[in-house]
Amino acid sequence: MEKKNVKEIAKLAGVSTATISRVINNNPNVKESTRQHVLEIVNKYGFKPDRLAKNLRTKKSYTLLVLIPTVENPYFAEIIRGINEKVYNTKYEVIIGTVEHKRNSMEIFLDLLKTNQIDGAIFVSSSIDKSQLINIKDKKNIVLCNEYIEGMDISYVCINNLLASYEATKKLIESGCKNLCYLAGRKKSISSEKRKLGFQKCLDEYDITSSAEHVIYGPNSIESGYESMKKIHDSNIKFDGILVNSDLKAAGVIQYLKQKDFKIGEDVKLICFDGTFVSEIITPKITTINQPGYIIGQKSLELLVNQLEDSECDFQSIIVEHEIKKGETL
Amino acid sequence: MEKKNVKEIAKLAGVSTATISRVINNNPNVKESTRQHVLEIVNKYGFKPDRLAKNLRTKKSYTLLVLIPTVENPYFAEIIRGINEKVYNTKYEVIIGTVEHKRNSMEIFLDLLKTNQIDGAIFVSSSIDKSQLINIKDKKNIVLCNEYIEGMDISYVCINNLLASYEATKKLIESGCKNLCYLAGRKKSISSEKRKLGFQKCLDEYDITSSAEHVIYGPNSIESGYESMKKIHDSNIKFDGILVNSDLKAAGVIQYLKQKDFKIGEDVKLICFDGTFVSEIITPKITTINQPGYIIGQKSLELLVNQLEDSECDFQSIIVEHEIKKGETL
DNA sequence: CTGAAAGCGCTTACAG
DNA sequence: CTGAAAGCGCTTACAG
Repeated sequence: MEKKNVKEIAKLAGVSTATISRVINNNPNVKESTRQHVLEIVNKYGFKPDRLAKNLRTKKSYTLLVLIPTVENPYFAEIIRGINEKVYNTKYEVIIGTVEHKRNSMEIFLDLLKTNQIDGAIFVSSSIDKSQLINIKDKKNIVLCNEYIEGMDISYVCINNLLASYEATKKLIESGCKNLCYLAGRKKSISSEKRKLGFQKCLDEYDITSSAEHVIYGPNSIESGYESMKKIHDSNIKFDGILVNSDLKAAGVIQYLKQKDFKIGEDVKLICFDGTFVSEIITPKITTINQPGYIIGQKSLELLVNQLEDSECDFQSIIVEHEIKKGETL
Repeated sequence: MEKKNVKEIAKLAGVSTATISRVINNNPNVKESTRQHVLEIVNKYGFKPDRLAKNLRTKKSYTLLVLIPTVENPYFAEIIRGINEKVYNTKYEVIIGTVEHKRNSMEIFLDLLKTNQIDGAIFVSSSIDKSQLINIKDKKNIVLCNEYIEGMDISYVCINNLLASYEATKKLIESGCKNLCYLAGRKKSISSEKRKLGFQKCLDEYDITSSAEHVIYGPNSIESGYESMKKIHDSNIKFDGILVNSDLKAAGVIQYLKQKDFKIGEDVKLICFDGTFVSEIITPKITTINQPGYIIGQKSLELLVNQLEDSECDFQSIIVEHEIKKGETL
């Protein structure tokens, strides 16, 4: 059966294309009997209006972009689950983009926006370039997720990174750690920097001096965790407490420590961010700062849709609760 | 700066919209000096043609859908990496869709296709309904990945599941296992069924009888692995060798076995499919049948693009090499 | 309540 | 080599 367009359906139903369009878009100004008749034909031929034409005409795509750094990290899976769950009740559709192998995330977004392919975007843990963001007049079509830029009119959803990091560091210190390290994310990540501040604040309060070497930057991968730990160890830096920026990275750290026969949880205590299944399947189970990705995803989507639908809607920053999930590494 | 359209750019450049279009689309029939001039204006205003209008006009969207069951399983990340890598050199763009929370995968695809939003799709490990597929006249715009349907004109890329499973089972038997179980995927999954056949074929050859209870179906999740293992144990089924349909599921199996103090690798040997980082970070490291997701992704994309571009191109089935990666569970 | 007609922003035969 | 004009498939004021 060939694909039909409005014109053909209109002819088949013996009405104008305007009427078909009205019925399809639930315009109330249609006689009930006409509506029924049209619906019959529409269903009979399985007619679906061409989205391209529709979007072109209405200047809305009802498509949102979710940009994640990589699909490799299960933490993003939780966020996407939350987003998918909520988007289901809206008129919008979501497409997922990954930044790996591509040019700058901001460019992808701007291109898609310029060419009218999307109405808005959620940037998940994306290292946003502040300078690029400034050029966008209206930031109502963006929501940042896990990241934020202060002093700018832009909405975001995340945990209180500074506090979470402070609390975790405190736990390490109170359980006896004296030599602490923080395995940070990339330097550009504002969340990671906030966590560094919380870490340092706590060290200051307890009068523990940490030299610059105790913070090591790197991507949130297993390999990077392994390498960072090796680097610390090879440099003969003393350590008995480690704060790690992600589950995945912590997995690499544990790999290294086990290989070198450290007694994890005793000689070395460890706590990390995220709280995905990775922290649970590893032996020993990792004590982790759970970020409720599912909720973060849901809230991000709600926020974005509200901003797109309601021009009065103001920028919001939503802080969701984190929680320390006890494992065997602390 | 307001968004400009061809008409405005044409006026600015002092040429017709046709010429702008020709320059943008690299049509050779443009005087070099005109081209240069137009390009200058185009770049000056950062003009990008509206994709909706372009696609509507050309009846091509140059967008491909990659449908995965869930973003939770890192194995799919590898496939997506492969796809992304290859798509970069083509005119196409890829959007990722997940089936969780949604109606039937086939419907999503058909809808997007009907409404001209995509040109084709790669179904990754999707449980395709054969009956629905039959209704599609031309299956050139589909490539199956990890799954396949036999006796139908449709391309696919996967490992030799029967053989891989046979080999793994053989390894279990040759290392002394006498009571074997297979923790299968969903019943609808043809790959999983092929693996079952390989498993059974091997048991037959070694004259080991396996009753129906030794194959347990369930989704590829940690929870399902844990529950299946518990079920087997609770039923007092004897087992000393387990073949598992995925890394993630094996993680759950190991969780259960450790909890019950089995000596994994000794009392119980285990081998699973996939070969993601999950099999490496778990203690003990899992012996796994590595499926080269990255390559599978690359090949799938190449195949799909070839089929879309070249109407002469015939259906193909590509079998990629698997490899058993030794861990500590066998 | 309904239809004729314009127009969204492109591309592409067609004519020159 | 270039432009005027048609048309992709919709939706939506406008008129009745």
